[in-house]
Amino acid sequence: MMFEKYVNLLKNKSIQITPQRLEILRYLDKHRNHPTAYQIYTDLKKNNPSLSKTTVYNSLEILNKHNIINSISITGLESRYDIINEMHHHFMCKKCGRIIDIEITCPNIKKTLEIGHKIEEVHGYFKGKCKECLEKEIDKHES
Amino acid sequence: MMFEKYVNLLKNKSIQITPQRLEILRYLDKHRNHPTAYQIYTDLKKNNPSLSKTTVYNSLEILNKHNIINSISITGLESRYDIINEMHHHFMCKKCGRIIDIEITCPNIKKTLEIGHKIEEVHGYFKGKCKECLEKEIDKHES
DNA sequence: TAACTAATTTGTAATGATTATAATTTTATA
DNA sequence: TATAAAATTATAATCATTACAAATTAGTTA
Repeated sequence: MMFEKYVNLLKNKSIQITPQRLEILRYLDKHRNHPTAYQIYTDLKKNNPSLSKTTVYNSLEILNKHNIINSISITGLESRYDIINEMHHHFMCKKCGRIIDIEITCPNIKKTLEIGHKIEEVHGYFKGKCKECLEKEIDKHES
Repeated sequence: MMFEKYVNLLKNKSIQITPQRLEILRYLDKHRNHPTAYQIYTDLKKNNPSLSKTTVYNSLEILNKHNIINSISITGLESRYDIINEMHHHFMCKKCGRIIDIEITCPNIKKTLEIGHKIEEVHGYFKGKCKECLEKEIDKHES
């Protein structure tokens, strides 16, 4: 029951169902904060001490290849992961490091198709200072 | 004369002028194929054997911080670099690995400003199969 | 159900990009 | 020219990711 949703996701793409893959999917569904592979690994290891880092990487790769999850490059350091829902963009705060979903779609897709390249993924990200960090700065100046 | 353009770029931002920084800028101006730090390093080392990898990284960082160059995250593996001209997006071919400039601007900037985060950088990238790789595939099927 | 094959998981080691550090050199300034 | 600050260099360390081989698990067939 608990994993039915994720079982179906895998079945639809005829990917073999394993407990590890289901756990990773459930994790990404619950944690929408764009975790790194390492974060997923350490958190899931708590309930499954024999979990291997390699498994996490392998699973993320196969899930990404089948468009069940999204691998996003923003930081330049590591990849972040996202369970796929509607298309959206990301905002990374240079101050606190948070990555925030931005609920807009890209209106450029049509244009880019005309160039002749086949578009399979659309990624957009912004960098700057997030609302919260901006407000903290104002507070400091006022005090 | 040769480096005047780059000297001015640095002067305008009051960044200290060094031969290494000028060479890196000239390299990025000439090579618009989004090279990695390592590519820049090995190519420039040919004419300057004492060049250090750390210098390349340090220079790229300071140039990026002052918005003279752009650091782009697409591959998840490494950062790529771009001398800044007009705003554009990127396309990465999953087959041949090339990163191609896409000459469109992002019409989302206005929208995102309304959310309250301060946008300092706008990045967009697409992934898929490039025109050339697509054509090669067709050729194969026809033969 | 048992036996067999293929796929997955695991643990460890290797790789590759980037960063830290300290000594040396260069540049800017008095 | 002497001095201080900044940049460069070389090396070592770190961190994310990948390669590899052995052990385990899942799927299939008799």
